[in-house]
Amino acid sequence: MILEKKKAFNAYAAKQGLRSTRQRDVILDVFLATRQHLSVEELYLKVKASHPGIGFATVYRTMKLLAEAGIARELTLKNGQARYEHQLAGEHHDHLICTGCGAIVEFEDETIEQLQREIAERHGFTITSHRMDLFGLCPGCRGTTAG
Amino acid sequence: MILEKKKAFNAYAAKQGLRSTRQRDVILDVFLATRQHLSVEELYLKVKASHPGIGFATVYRTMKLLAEAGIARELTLKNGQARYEHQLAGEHHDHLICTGCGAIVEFEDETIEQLQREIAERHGFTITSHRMDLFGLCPGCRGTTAG
DNA sequence: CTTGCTGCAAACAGTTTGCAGAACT
DNA sequence: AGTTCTGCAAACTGTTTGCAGCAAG
Repeated sequence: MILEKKKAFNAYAAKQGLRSTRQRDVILDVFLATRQHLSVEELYLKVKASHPGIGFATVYRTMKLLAEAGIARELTLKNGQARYEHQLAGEHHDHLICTGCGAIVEFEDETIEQLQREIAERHGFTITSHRMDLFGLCPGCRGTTAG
Repeated sequence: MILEKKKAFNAYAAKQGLRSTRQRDVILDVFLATRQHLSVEELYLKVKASHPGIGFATVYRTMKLLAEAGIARELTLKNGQARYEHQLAGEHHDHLICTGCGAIVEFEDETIEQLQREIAERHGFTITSHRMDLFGLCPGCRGTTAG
């Protein structure tokens, strides 16, 4: 599936007249190699580990590109920092976010999606995207009396 | 209902040993006098209109206080800017946000709330809060061939 | 060769903070 | 009088941008 994504990006790049560069390859690889929701900084650190020359701005620029290409999805967490997750074509999922340890669990619920569509329709809105985040404590943090 | 809120804040302030100041009164009044979702800057401008002496930082500090007191709710929009809305005790609502004109429509859906609780339970999470935002075009912006 | 991309550092926007003086209790 | 709060400006954080040199096509 990593290859698929790479192809998807190459297709997008070709269509947009973008160049294929070493940096973009590296950043895409690093992004695809992880399953977590990464901040740009985390991404940058991982990239720099193997390719020290790559700069901060390039990571930002490339992640924006991946988002436009439909490969990454940008999340705006509560602290205002952006995080990126994999975007699976056509699919959508939401998040359970543990306020204790920061863990993020993904879930999908077709019934809710359907209700959202109905609500939007009722208000005459044409929905292009949505986000739903449930904040609370995960099983681990609930047990631990972490003060 | 404005009085209720003021009392609620006074109660909170008393409990926390906070002082009642002119600035806090003014900011609370301005906040309660509007039904929109205000950014701190907008709030600051409104406050300054009638009370030019009040500073930016005080508005920030006071809004944080109102959020802690359960009177205001802080929203994190996509651009990372904070906005505040009224928090109605016990109630919760979500948002339809027009990406064209920025309009925010509030809605409530008990079925979705219920489904959210079930999902959380299924994953062993104890939910403390949640947010759901649907982004798209409102009827007005959909009609207008803007762009 | 031409044009887009990169890396750097400086610019930016929104928010927070340190401090001296003012105001509440 | 004691202490919290305020206003200012400077600091900070995350992100974007201008520019000279580099590299892909």
